[in-house]
Amino acid sequence: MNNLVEYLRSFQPLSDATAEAVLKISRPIKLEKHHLIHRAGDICQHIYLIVHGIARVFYYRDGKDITSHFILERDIIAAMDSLYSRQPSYYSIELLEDCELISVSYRKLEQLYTKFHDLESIGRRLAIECYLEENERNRSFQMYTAKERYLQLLEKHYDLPLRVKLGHIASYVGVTQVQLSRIRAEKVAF
Amino acid sequence: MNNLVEYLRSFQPLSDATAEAVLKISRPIKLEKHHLIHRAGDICQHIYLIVHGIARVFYYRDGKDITSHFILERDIIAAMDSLYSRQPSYYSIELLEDCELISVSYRKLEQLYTKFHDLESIGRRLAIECYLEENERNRSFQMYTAKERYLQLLEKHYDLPLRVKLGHIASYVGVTQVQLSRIRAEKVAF
DNA sequence: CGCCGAGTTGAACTGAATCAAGAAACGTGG
DNA sequence: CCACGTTTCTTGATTCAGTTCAACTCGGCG
Repeated sequence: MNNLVEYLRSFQPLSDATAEAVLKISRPIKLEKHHLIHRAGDICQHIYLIVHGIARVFYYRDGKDITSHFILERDIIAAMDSLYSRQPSYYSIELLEDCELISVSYRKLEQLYTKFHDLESIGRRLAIECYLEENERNRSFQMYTAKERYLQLLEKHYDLPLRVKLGHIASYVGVTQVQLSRIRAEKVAF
Repeated sequence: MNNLVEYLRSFQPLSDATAEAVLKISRPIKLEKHHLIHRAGDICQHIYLIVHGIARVFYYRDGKDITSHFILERDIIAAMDSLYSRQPSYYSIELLEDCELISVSYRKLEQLYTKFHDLESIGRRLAIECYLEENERNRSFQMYTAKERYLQLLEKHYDLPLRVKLGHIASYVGVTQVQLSRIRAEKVAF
């Protein structure tokens, strides 16, 4: 999974002509830890596939930095709210490790959508995935406690606490860093 | 806005051939207050456009009934989580008034997606709208207090408290009915 | 060797949930 | 059309989970 075409094909088949057109608008880039690939207030213009590394989406509330998503390798990042609404984003995106990315202009991608039906079909699938993910996050806040969210996060990405700061995870699961520290103290490992 | 084609055309143009095909799979129906048009655990098979009336999406947590969405006339309802994931839904949908609806089989709609590129493009747009709505709901829980969410809900639908029970609104904004009653006591009207 | 950021731990505080009781609105049948 | 019972809404008192503030530990690094 080191190029965007492979990623897209994991959803649905893609004709060679479409694949070639997508490849033509893909740009591999390397950026280092702490780089902000998107700033709140800007309109998102690019989608990135993470080939290697990790990033987080975050925003500020009352001066406090709240993480809303972690994105790991083999997944795509963008300020989706802005990408889809064409309005300034509420979120910023920060790389938490040195990263290898593949960058695509969303404007160019949309042009390909109108040209290639098979690509637009995948585009629909991508939007659906975004919805489902956002819905799951909503549900996890509605139906589970912070502790349960933390444990579920560990199940998915057991190594996350080793790669990112506790404070980022705490705001992601919806408590203070102090409280998450207490939650961790309750259980044996991690 | 009394048919689905008009609704879809509010997003993007639709060729007459596509419109006709959509019309052919639309069924107008009338159902009365308290009818459950979808039950949690079932896989969602239909999308409904509300021509007249109001509905809510809800689920149970610890035996308590929590409303996650209100849907008013001129908007579409479905158990989106299940519709898109093809898994059993976490939500039920209840009509809160006698309703006129237009019903469409999602299976048939998907068949039309592959046949008509212009429809699939709108389908992508619909999924994006679902994402944006879900994202906004997430943000409102993250960034605002229950009181603020209540006031924002009033701004959008000033007559909602006259049409639905306080308890439903309370669970929607994320507090108990008792607490929402106190919130309302703080302000002048409604 | 001492500083600094990250994490842990303790104590006090606070906002919302819960429990409980009363008031108002609603509708159903006589 | 009224009377009664049920449901909905309000209000008060208590309780509790999580925040805040603050002190302390630990480990890496200049």
